[in-house]
Amino acid sequence: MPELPEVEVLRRGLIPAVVGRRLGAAFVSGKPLRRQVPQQALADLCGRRITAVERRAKYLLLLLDSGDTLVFHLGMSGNLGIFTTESPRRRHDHLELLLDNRTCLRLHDPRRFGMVVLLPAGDGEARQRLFATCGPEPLEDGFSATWLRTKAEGRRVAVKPFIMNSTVVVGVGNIYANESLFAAGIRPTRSVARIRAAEWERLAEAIRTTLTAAIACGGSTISDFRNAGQQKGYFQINFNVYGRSGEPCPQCSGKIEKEVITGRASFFCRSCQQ
DNA sequence: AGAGATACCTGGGAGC
DNA sequence: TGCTCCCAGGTATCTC
Repeated sequence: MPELPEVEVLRRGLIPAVVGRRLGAAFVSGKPLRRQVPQQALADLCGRRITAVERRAKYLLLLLDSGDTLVFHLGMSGNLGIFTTESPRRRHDHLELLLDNRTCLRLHDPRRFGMVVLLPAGDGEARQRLFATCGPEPLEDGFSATWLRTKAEGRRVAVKPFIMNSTVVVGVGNIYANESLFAAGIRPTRSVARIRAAEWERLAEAIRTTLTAAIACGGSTISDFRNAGQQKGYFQINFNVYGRSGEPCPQCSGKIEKEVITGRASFFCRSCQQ
């Protein structure tokens, strides 16, 4: 379940493996992901060199020397990994891009909620369209308590779906929303209309520190996340509330509760989070 | 316009 | 053991 930390960990792992490499042939499974994989466009990239790996929100961007950008979204079960060309493809490998050193980049995505898009060189509009609704990056300037407070003005939605809304801030999925709200001491069901200035400060800070800590741990591996070298992350051992309903709160030993908020499992401690 | 539900998809675990 | 059911999650799209 790649959220921002997992995508960032993947990005950092991919850099030494792919930057400077030339693309070779592309294999496409043909199974549709959230959008159809652009098979012909990928074939046309043969011979192009990868110049950089960037991230915007939960999107991973491979920049090419042609000016084209290959964009990946991992959806809920997607993963990109580097493999030798000899290693057999697995079920659910939907895209394989050969590199010029007998390795390949494979997109593995059992649930097929992922996405592969090619942004052609010079088509700034396509890029604009793809990221048009994205809010600020939580680990960059532009994201702050003031920003959150401003976005919340006139709204009454519960704070948890609010911070998971990518027009508010990108990269915060269900796991890190739960953990950030615990760190900030705010109950996930609380309406954004009832959050005070000092609490917005705590929440903005909690989101930053939670995501940063998760990146430092190599992300969270619940069932299937692996970095580019197929290693697991270990931030999940630091979860305070996510997936821990019925267990004691690490702060007060009260019981962690679970409640579904707008269709998403939410975990909190009733006494530590008001 | 905001809020919430729904659709997309598969594997894994629970329960019978 | 083998079946069915439910759940997980990100985002686009819908309905109210």
